Amino acid sequence: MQDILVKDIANHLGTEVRLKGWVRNIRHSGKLLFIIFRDGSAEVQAVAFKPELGEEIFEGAKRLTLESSLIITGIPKEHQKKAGEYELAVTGIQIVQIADEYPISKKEHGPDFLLSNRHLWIRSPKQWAILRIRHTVYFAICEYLNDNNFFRFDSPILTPNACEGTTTLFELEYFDEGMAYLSQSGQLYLETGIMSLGRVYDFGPVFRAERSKTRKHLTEFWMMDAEAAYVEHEENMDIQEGLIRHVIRKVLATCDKELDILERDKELLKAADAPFKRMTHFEAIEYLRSQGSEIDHDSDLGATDEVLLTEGSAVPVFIEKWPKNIKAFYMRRAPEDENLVLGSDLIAPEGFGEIIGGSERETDYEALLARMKEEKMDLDAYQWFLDLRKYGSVPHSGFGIGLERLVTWMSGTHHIRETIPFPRMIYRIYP
RNA sequence: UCCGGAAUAGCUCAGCGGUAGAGCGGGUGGCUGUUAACCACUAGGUCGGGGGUUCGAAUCCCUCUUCCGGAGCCA
Repeated sequence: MQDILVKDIANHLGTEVRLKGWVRNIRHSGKLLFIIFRDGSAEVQAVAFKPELGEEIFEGAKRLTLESSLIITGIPKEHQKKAGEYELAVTGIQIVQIADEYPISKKEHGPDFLLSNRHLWIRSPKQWAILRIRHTVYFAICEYLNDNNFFRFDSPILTPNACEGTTTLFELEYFDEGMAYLSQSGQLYLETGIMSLGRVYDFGPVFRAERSKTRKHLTEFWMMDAEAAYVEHEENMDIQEGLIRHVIRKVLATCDKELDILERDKELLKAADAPFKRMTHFEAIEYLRSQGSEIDHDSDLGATDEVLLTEGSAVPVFIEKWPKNIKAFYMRRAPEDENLVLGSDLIAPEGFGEIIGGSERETDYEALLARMKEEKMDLDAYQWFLDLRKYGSVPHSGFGIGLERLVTWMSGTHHIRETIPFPRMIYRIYP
């Protein structure tokens, strides 16, 4: 007998097969018993009829509890009540383990309880769907970059110094070398990679010790940083746009069922796959002020500003050319105004907020040095970074995507904590 | 860190000064097509901790703890 996955059940109608998985739900009414069976790939209703199955197997099956593990044999056939779906006529059941009373019931639960039971919660249909979309988004990003001549270049997670600022780092003792820090971005290391490989990206966990407490923040999240030699500001945004649109198309093409489970509005995703809007920070502030905001031209955008800027827009919006004093030291000054830098933030529609931060980088040694002095950075610690501007400096640009932010948008999830298997937040380190 | 809110059965919640409740989940029984199945019975509580007011506190007051939502910071 052939072992198959539930997702392939339509290819085996009428022939006995074997499936290995778990009980999602079980119902019985005298001589008839229904098991909602899942195996990771999909779910199917298995139907057991006592007169056909025999007393012993049937009574054994009635002992099954929620999330019990079992190996089931049966004959796939069309669902008697739902057109276009399939069910399994059970011929045999091998119980692997009878599960204890399962903590996650079929009714509603609060977030604290679910997060404390995250190791079990991930089995629930919506979490299953989100994790599969995460997988799809992750590989879609890599696929686009690989197809556009980027090479994977993993930056270190343990670092001797801050990338930007020093207030947001987790620190630890590093043997006899003093303090080391968990990386909050691989970007500076990535800039070294382009001089070797031309275009590079990293993808891994980064850490921010900020005491953030919102639905958009995690203390540990996965970031993809990309960096490309001889790419300037405009092309940098073109690459970002191409990448995001590739991800949208990939998710729509391969995660149809997952999006249905999550009740995600697919039309909104389809509409976002069109040319992105671009506006300067100056234009954004002017617009916000015209809408009644009292924000001034030297300010960063707040959460409500981001929502306002994308309201009514089907596509993401780039905000570019920022005042230099509210952006990072390494961004290149705009040629037309030395108080502006060639940075861009990409804001997702539907209120999902910033998903990418990017910029063209400063290439001039003296200009970079001056900015680092202004920021009172430890120049000795960054000599390697300054060296890049001495040995074959070229125009270059890069950007960073927060994987979970992108998954939150794609899946239409309310809170970012559901888009990573084990979220790390200010008040949450278990499980 | 700041501003709000919450804590009552395993879970989700109601009760808001006068004998501790419901639904789900658990247990027992019933049912040949169930869809968060249904029906009957049943077990299950230091009302977050401490202090106070009161004849009487889950309920009012103070305090602590924990968590949730939002802001700032950012992806």
